[in-house]
Amino acid sequence: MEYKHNKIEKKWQKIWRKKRIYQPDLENAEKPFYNLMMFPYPSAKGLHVGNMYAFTGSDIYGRFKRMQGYDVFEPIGLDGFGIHSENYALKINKHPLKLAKKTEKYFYSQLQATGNGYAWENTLETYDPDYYKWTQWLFIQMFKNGLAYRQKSAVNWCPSCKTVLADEQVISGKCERCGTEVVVKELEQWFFRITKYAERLLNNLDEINWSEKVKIAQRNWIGRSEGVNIEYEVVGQKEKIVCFTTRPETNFGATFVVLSPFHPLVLKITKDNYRKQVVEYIEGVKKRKVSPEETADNKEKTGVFTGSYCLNKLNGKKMPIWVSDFVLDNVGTGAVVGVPAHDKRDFEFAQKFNLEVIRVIVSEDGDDSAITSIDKVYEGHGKIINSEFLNGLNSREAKEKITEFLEEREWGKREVIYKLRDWCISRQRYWGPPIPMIKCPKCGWVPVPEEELPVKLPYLKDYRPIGTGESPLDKAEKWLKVNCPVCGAPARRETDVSDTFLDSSWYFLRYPSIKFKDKPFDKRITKKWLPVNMYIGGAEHSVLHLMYARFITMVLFDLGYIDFEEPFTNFYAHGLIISQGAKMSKNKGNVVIPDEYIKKYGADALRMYLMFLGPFDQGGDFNPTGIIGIKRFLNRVFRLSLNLKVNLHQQTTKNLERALHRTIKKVTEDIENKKYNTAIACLIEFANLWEKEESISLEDGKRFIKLLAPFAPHLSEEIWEILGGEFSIHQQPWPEYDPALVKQTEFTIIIQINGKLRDKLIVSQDVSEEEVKNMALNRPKVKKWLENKEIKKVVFVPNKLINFVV
RNA sequence: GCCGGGGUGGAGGAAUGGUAGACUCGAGGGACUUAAAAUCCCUUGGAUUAAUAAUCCGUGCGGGUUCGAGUCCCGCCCCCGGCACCA
Repeated sequence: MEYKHNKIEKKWQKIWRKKRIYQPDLENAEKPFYNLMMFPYPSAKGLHVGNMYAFTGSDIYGRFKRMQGYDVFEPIGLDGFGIHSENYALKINKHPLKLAKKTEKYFYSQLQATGNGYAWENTLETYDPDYYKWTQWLFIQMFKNGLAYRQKSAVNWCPSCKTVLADEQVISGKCERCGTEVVVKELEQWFFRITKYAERLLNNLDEINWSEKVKIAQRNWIGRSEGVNIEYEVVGQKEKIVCFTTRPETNFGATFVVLSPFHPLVLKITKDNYRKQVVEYIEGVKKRKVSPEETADNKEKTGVFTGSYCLNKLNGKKMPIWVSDFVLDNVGTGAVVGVPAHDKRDFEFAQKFNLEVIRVIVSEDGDDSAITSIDKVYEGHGKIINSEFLNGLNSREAKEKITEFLEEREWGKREVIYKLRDWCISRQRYWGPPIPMIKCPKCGWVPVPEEELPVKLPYLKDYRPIGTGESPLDKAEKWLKVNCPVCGAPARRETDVSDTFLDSSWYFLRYPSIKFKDKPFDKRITKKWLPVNMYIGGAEHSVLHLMYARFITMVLFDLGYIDFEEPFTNFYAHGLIISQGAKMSKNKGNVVIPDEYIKKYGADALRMYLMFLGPFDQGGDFNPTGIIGIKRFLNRVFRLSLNLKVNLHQQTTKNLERALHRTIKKVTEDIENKKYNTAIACLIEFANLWEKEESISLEDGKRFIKLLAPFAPHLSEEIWEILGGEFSIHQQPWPEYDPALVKQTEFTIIIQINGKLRDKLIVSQDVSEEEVKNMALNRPKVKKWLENKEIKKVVFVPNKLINFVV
């Protein structure tokens, strides 16, 4: 018999919502548990099974916590602003505002249909003025506290999206959104000073319970390195060039200095007869695209000599000063000292331009011969040679010694640098919150007074990006003309909008405080519910969203708005569902939407099937053939429950009772560890045994249904009702197991001979080694194998195995 | 190149250093049925074999540690994800 999933699921979704069982009392909850799923940026095509996979995994955890007695708050919303949505609007030629409304409706109805236990009264959308009012407020706080600044800089520009991209949005030289090659463009932009928080963002990682994988990704992104800024005098001039190096101990092997083409001293120190070539080289670099091939290792080095030399005071050596684009303007000091023997890039450069190579480190192999090819370049540590007072030292000790030496003479200074760059906030697009700033010809940049927020995004019929570096809002003449809030003079609004990542950097603070219209978040409510207890989301956000959210949280802490520095106590990265071996994308046409499967098999079956696919942190390839297995299981449970209802006076067999308690233990532990696939396997195993043993008591039957509840919320609620349980199963206490019943009473002892399985024994608990040995030696199979052999050793593991070594 | 994560039957996947392949799909066979669907039962890593007897081989490859290795160590190969001239 099959249960009618469509009917049952709709019925309970309606009742749950009406009875508000997933709506915690935000003011008075006693055991608050904030269970948060990263909110989606909706594609207009709606939710695909990849989204549903992630949401289901989060929902199971939330339901489990609820049954464990927590007041679980599980909100949902839409990250609807941004290039993603806007590009789609452009493509189908529909205004993003209208599109958003449509998307919103569809998305929420899909989410409803999955049966997740969301707090539907606390939804938010980033394009809602009620929300972005506070995103703008946040910007103003940043500005007021010196954390937002404007700067002209070479930025990543996507010629197709016609906007600036953050470093994080450039993937191997291509635009994250559309895959177009990114070019460099000089524009004046708003930046957030995230680099000021680099050290804290790094150190705090030790305090939070995130997977090591994500922490490592963040550490690498922050990219802290310790080194020395060494000052080199330019021979015959008063200029000094400062080079940052993490390997000062190799400085006796330095043979040249290279400046970035954008280094401020380039033209100053260039000799007249070299000027023409240097200028030409720099112009050439400016025009070039940042294509993936060129940024990669295999790119051939280019460069030009300036005619000048630096003095290495350590050994009095004159080092030629070159200019090359392999030295990046924004790393370290924009100038590098070349040690070709111990740096592959330096070696390539030296080789190309015939510069001297001096070995100063010998590796463990003891080879101290000259370095003549790229594969002889040694970048590791070892014994120092050719370096006067450093000779014989290990390079690690030498680094400390030379650093002190340089500092004493004021030739150099310890320095820590980071890979992390300030966060470029400006986007020359339409579909985002207008940056709430006004430019006054007299007062300069002035924030919009907070009481005038939100600065509403005007309705623009033509919202297409212009591509000149100006935002489409530049055309909203009426809107952009304002009077300066300070002096009253005619002024102009900032016409750029802010980055989508700003919208999502603080949304978790808004959810519990959604009803407050006069503040971004209520202090008391925030204290009660935050930081987020369990945050589940995609690993692809390891360095983007998660870093920004941490940064904004730290800033709000520093400004006294909140009393915690880290927004997410636990973060768990779920895996990715792929389809036909590839990431789901519209281009590939392999996007699977859940609707048809929900219709055919039910949300419960699809939920469980997705979770059964494999470990939650690993994702998997969606192949719908297996879903039938879960459907069969659910039907079986339904059937067994109806039988139980007909005959309520059954007794649980001893065998089944033990299995039940083992199942409770296993499922409890597995959900806690998000090992949903094995939890489900265990539930199936139990149902199979139940069917075999036939007899179970009502109480035990109900216990089992509770275990099923987080996975199949609708069916378990239906069965719960049939079995006379009190509404709702999702508010019942999670079952406990009896440790005595979990304990095994019979053990299979493996008999091994030389580690190979030869026979098995079934014994009761804690049989002594002597007894097991005697039993084993009496087995015919064992006798056969031990014939004419001398037992040299016996390994005995109680309740597990005995191994005879012969 | 660097940093993560992987590699186990026909497929998805299980296995605190101790019976490799739980559970599910698929496949084969059977029961029920006029028939089909649904359901249930049996078989299902490979080889030798009449055999559900027995033995051998099997967790990407090559070594090692151990009474015992899918699991630990060393050296490789391949796949996926992220970063990428970061000094």
